[in-house]
Amino acid sequence: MTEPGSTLSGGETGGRRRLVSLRRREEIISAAAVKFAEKGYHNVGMREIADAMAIRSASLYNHFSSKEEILYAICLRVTEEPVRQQLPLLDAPGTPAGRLAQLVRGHLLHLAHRQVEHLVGLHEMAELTPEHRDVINAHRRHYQRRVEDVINAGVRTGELAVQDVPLAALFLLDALNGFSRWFRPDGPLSAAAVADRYVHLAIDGLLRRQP
Amino acid sequence: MTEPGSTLSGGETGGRRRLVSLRRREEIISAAAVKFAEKGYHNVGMREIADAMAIRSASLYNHFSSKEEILYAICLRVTEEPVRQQLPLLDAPGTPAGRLAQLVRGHLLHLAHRQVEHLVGLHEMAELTPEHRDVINAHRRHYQRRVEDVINAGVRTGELAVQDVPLAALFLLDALNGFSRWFRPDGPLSAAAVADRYVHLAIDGLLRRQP
DNA sequence: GTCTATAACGGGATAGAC
DNA sequence: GTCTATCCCGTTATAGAC
Repeated sequence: MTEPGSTLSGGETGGRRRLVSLRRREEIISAAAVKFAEKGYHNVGMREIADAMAIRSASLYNHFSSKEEILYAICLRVTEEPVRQQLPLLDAPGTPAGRLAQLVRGHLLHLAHRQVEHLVGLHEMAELTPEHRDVINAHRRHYQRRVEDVINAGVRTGELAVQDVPLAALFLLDALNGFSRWFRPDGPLSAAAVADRYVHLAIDGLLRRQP
Repeated sequence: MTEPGSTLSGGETGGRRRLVSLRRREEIISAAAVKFAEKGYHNVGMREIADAMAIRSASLYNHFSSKEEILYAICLRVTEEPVRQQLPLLDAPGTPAGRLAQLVRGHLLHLAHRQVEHLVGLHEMAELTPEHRDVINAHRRHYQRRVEDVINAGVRTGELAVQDVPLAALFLLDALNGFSRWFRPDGPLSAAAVADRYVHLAIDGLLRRQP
C-alpha cells in the first residue's frame, strides 16, 4: 500500500504515486549535497547525512540503495535539469545572439540557485559508477552541443563572429561554470548582477556581435 | 650523513644537500598525481602509490609524513610554480595586452605540461588541511591579482576596454583553467594550437583591444 | 519506514628488524 | 631507506525486530 520498491532509484518510470516518499528523497538529496559540497564526498559518511535528517543511517537505505545513488541524483539535478529548463530558451523567438544571451543568464541563475549541487557535480564525477558517469556526460555533451548550434546560427546571420566554434563554446562554458566555485550569495554582487556583466562579456566581447 | 629529517616536507628551507632523496620525492609526487587524477584522492591508497614505485607503502613515510603531504606537494606544483615561472612574463618589455597575451599562452602551456597535477589541484582542494589550503589559496590569489593588474594597465593605456576588471579576470581565468579538464594530448589540436586561439579569443575578443 | 546491532572490509599509519 | 607485520579505526551495507 505504501509503495514497495521505493529504494529503486534510477528509472523514475512510474507515474504519480508515492508522494511522501519522493519528498523524503528530495530532502535527502538536498541535505547530502550541502554536506558533500562542504567536506567532499568521501569525507561525509552515511551517518552524517542521516544526522542532518534526524534519522539513523540504516534508514537511508529505504530511499537509496547506496551512497553513490545519492551522488548520482545530485549530479542529475545539475545536468538533466538544465537540459530541461534552460535549453528551451534557445527555442524562443529572437535572434541567435539574443537567445544565447538569455541562455547565459539562465545558466548563471541556475548555477546560483543550485550552487551546492553544482559544486558537487563538478568535483565528484570520479566517484560515480561508469554507467552513471556515462549518463551524466551525455547530458553535458547535449547541452554543449546546443550551445555550439546557437553560436553557429549567430555566425550565419552575421551577428556573431567566431572562428573555431567548438573551442569558443568550451571557453564560454568553462568561464560560466567557474562562477559556481567563487560566487557567494552574501557577496557584493547578486547573481543577477553578475549575470548581466557576464552576458555583456560573453556576447558583446568574446563572441563579438556586429552592431 | 645521508640526511636525517628528510620526511619533513613543507619548508624546503635547506640548501643543496640531499640530492637523491629529493629525486625520490619528485618521483613519488609524479606517480601519486597520475593515480589521484585517474581515480580521485580517496580512491588511491598508499599501497597503490607504493606499487607504482615498486616499494612498500611503509617506505613512503620516509619521504612524506602523511598522504596529505603528498597532495599538498602536488598542489604546490600548480600554484607556486606558475607564480615563479609564469608571472615574470608580466614584467617583460611590451604593452600590457602583449604581456597578457604571453601570460595566457604560458598559462595554457603550463596546464598542458602539468595536466595531471592541475586536475588534482583543482578537484582535491577540500582534502588539504586548513593550513595547507590557506597557503595554496594565497598563491592563487596572488596570481589572480597580478592578472587584474595587467588588465588594469591595459585599460589605462587604452589597449583594453573592460568595465569590471576583477570580474573579467575571473571570467578569463576560469575559462583558461577549464582547459586542463578537457584537453587531450592526442586530440586534434596541440596545446600550442589551442593557446593561439585562446589568446585571440581572450585578448582580441573578451578584453577588446582597440586597433 | 525507522530502529538496534553488527557484519565485512579497507584505509592510513606505526614498530622495529635489517 | 626499505622491509614485514600489524594495529586501530571508520566505512558502507545488511539482518531482523518493531
